[in-house]
Amino acid sequence: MKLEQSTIKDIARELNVSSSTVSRALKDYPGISENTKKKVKEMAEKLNYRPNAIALSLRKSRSFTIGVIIPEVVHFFFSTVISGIEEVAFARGYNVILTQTNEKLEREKSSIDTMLSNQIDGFLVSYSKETTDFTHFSRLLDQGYPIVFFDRVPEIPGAIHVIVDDYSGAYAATKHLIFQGYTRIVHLAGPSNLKISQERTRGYKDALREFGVDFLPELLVECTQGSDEEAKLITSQLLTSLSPRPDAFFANNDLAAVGALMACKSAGYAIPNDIGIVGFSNWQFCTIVDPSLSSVSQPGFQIGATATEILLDLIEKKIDIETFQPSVVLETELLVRKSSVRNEKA
Amino acid sequence: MKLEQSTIKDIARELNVSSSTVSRALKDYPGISENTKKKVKEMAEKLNYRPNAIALSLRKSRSFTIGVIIPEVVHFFFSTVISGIEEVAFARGYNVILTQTNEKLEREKSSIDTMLSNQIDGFLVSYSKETTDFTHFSRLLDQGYPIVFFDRVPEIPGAIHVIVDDYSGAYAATKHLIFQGYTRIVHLAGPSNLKISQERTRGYKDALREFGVDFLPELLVECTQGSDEEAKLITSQLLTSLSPRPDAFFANNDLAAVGALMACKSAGYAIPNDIGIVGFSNWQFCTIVDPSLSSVSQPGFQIGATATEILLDLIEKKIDIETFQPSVVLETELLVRKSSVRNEKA
DNA sequence: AATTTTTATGCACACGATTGCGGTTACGTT
DNA sequence: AACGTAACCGCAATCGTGTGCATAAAAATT
Repeated sequence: MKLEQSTIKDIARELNVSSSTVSRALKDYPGISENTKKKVKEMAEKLNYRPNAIALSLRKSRSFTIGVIIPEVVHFFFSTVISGIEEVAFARGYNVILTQTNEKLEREKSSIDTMLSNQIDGFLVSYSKETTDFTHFSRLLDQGYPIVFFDRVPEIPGAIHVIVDDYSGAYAATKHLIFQGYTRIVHLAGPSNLKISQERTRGYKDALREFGVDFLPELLVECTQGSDEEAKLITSQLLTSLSPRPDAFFANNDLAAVGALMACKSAGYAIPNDIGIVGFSNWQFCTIVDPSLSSVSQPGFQIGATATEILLDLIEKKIDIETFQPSVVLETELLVRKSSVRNEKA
Repeated sequence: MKLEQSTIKDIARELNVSSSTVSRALKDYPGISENTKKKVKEMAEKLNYRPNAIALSLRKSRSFTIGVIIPEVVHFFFSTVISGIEEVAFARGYNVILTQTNEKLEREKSSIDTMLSNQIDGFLVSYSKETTDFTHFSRLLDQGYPIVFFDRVPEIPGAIHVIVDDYSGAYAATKHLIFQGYTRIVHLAGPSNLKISQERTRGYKDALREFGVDFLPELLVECTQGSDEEAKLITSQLLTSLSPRPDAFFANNDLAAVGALMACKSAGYAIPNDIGIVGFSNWQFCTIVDPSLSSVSQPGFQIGATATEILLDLIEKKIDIETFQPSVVLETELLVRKSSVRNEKA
């Protein structure tokens, strides 16, 4: 049996005042005597009173809750983003309700539905791989719900984005490999329908062109899954089928980079002297694989934190969606480790 | 400007019926004519009606929301647990509101407060490292709130636990090392105030005793932080200070195991031939470090899923807290990889 | 035709907190 | 003594939904 929470009415009854007085006293409204304020607060303490946020939500049509929709929780990058979201939301007095879509469009839609039912104040979204049509989001925007997209962002009017500079990151990584003397650089790309993948590929191509390395279509391979298994397979195939063999890999994500690394090692090549490798995301394990993996870091925590700040500002009307710049781009940073720096003595 | 959501009243006004009729029609109550049911449902569809879960919560004093309190989100094990929680909650129509304590007691308490304000139906908790006093939890239990603890569980009356068999896992890992011929086995233990650490240490000691290896206090070292840095430092100290040197490490968690692995490698020892290593938790990176790391797997997803099933059963009174077994123990499994299997030719 | 039963719907209140408006004191001023 | 004016507080409505009870209309029974 759940014990009854004490309410404003309970306090009012105990003190023989009206509930409106109690409400005002608790909030230090003017026009309530110090004496009753004191008594009310003491009684609230004594009865262990806790305001009922649900009642407040109903009254104000505000829930002080934001909804987070992401593809999956068990993912270093996304969990880092969640951490940033949670941190800011907590600091500003909001709750976070979380759903993962497991990359399913249906799940994405139904999550939106239940969140709407729960009178959510705004949305933070990174959409699923299945999502190609964005009308369910633009409808929300039309209804006036604040949404901030991060990482995977749709190109629909009025949408606010928080992203990282994928292009520059990929450009820097490729440039670095070229400067290290690698010339046959494979790009293990991500799903081509995601904008982040497109940007990274664009950075790769531009760096090649700019520094006089020919772009070869056979060195651009799409890894749809992005798993280490997939990359391992693809890499070992490339190592045998291409001639001359590739001498570097720039992967769309770190897991794929590690897959490539394992494949190279088991094919007998030395990293970094025979083959250089750079990943993307700077996952935790970059420093513990052998050799340590160079990677382009994306500030996941900061992405989550920034997106949440913007969303809450929108909710609280501290910024105006009409005048606000639609897109915030955070810097990426190339972290050079051992996997891509040739030993001079080699 | 957020557009108004349409309500039951809007439907009622359009059709010139009372809102109670609409309410009943939408829920297929008996005593409403098929004709009006049809008209109401059509109008609901047309107005894009969505029930207001907040109003429902207020009415029923139920929110269909569960609160999850964990130390940190960016953690392979916990994110896996969250995934299991979210999956089951979604399937059974509940929302998940999430907070991380960052191992702070204050944060833990204030999370509970806001969740209580939000009329949460139940709690899923893994408490912070700072928490040594559990009265804030036992008070909740006294008030009748359902709580299911997982991973880190307090010894207070009435608490329901979902844990893994840490003892057997540690026992199996230690036994495995002994059978591989290692005899000076260091245990890098976790914080001794956590029960999971105690159990793992107990398994380690019992296995030693049972298989005739003397327990040496200097081989039992507490790693309070559990980071790879810490373990690296401790390991390299042990390798030089102890004589004869240790020939195996059994770590309380995988990150510490990797720290030990790196320290051993950089001290010039071969893994597994000179030194064997086993970790705990089976994190993602176990298969991508070199050599691959043997580890005791904890079924994180299943822990989250099971804990949630139990919590929801409690909430829905499908099971009775009085008669329910207080503790569910899930199996661990020792996954033997290269880091602990001696090459016979060595 | 009168009565009972069934069917279909509306009224009114509850959930807990907030708030505009109006009412009751107490005190000071002339 | 009469009035004005703060200071303090209560009434009642509101948010959206659910539900016990009453009620009206229609159908069935006598």
